[in-house]
Amino acid sequence: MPELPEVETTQRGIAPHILNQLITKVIIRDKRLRWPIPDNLAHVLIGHKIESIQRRGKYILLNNGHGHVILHLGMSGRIHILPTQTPAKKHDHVDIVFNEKCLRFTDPRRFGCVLWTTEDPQYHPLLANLGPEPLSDAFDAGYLYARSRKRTLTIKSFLMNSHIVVGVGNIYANEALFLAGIRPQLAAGKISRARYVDLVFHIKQVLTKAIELGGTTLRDFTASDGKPGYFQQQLYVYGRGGQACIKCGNTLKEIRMHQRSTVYCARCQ
DNA sequence: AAATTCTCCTGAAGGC
DNA sequence: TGCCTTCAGGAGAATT
Repeated sequence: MPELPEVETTQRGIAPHILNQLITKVIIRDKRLRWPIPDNLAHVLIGHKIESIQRRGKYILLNNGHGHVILHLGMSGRIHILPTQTPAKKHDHVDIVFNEKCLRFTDPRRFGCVLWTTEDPQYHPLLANLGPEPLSDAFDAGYLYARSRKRTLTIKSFLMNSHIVVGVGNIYANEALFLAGIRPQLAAGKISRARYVDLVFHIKQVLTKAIELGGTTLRDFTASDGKPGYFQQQLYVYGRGGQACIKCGNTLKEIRMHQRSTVYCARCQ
C-alpha cells in the first residue's frame, strides 16, 4: 500500500531510466482502472521524450513536452522498469515502451490510474484542490491549527484528508499521532496550537525517515521479481494492535475508525 | 458546508 | 484440498 515515501522512492527510482528517453510504443492491455485509461494515450505519447518527472501528493507526473501522464498507484499499484519484450503477467495493465526499456504499470486491485492532460497539471481536477506537501514550509502548525478550527471530525480523518495535507495515509497517520501522543479520535478543532506544533514535527519526521530508508533500501527497479521502492519501516503502532506499546508497555488498542484500522496506546495518547 | 457512507477491486488469510 | 467469508484501503461520489 504505497504511501508518500513509497511514491517518492518510486519516482526517484524510475527517473534515471526514463528521463530523456524516446517513447516508441504504448501497450494498453486493460484500460479499466480507477478511471479508464484514455484511448489516445499511445497517440499523444509516441515519438516524444520524457522531459521531466515530478511527484505531487501520491501522484506521479510524467511530462513529455506536450502534456503530462498522471499516475497514481492506488492500493496495489507498482511500476517496474523492464527490458522491452518482457512477457506480461496478469495485472500488467500498461507499458510505456522506450528504445531499450519499458515502464510497466501493474495494479491487481486497479485502484490506481493512468491519465493524460494537456493543461497545467496543477489545475487538473484531481490535483487542483490538494493540500500542501507535508514536507514543505507551507505545512506548519499554524496552517493545521487554522484549518481545523470548528471542525468536529477526528484528527485522524482530518490528517488523512488530501485536501488538508497530501500524502498522510492510514499508516503514517497512526504513526504520527502515536509519536505526538494524540488520541486518533480527538476532534481536530479541539486540539491546541502547541499540540499541532508537535504533530507537524512528527509527521515531517516520520515521512522524512521513511523516504531516507527508501533511498537506502531501494531495490533495483529493473528487476521483475523484487519489490521496487517498497521497504519495511520500523512501525510503532500500525499492525501492532494487541502488542505492547514501545513507550510504556501497555497493550495497544486496535479499533475501526471510518472503516480504517486504527491503533493507539490509551496511556500514551 | 460538513460529515459520513458507499464504491471501485482482487489477493491474502483464516475458518471449517 | 477447497470453498467460503472477511479484510486490506486511496479517494472520489453520493448522501444525509
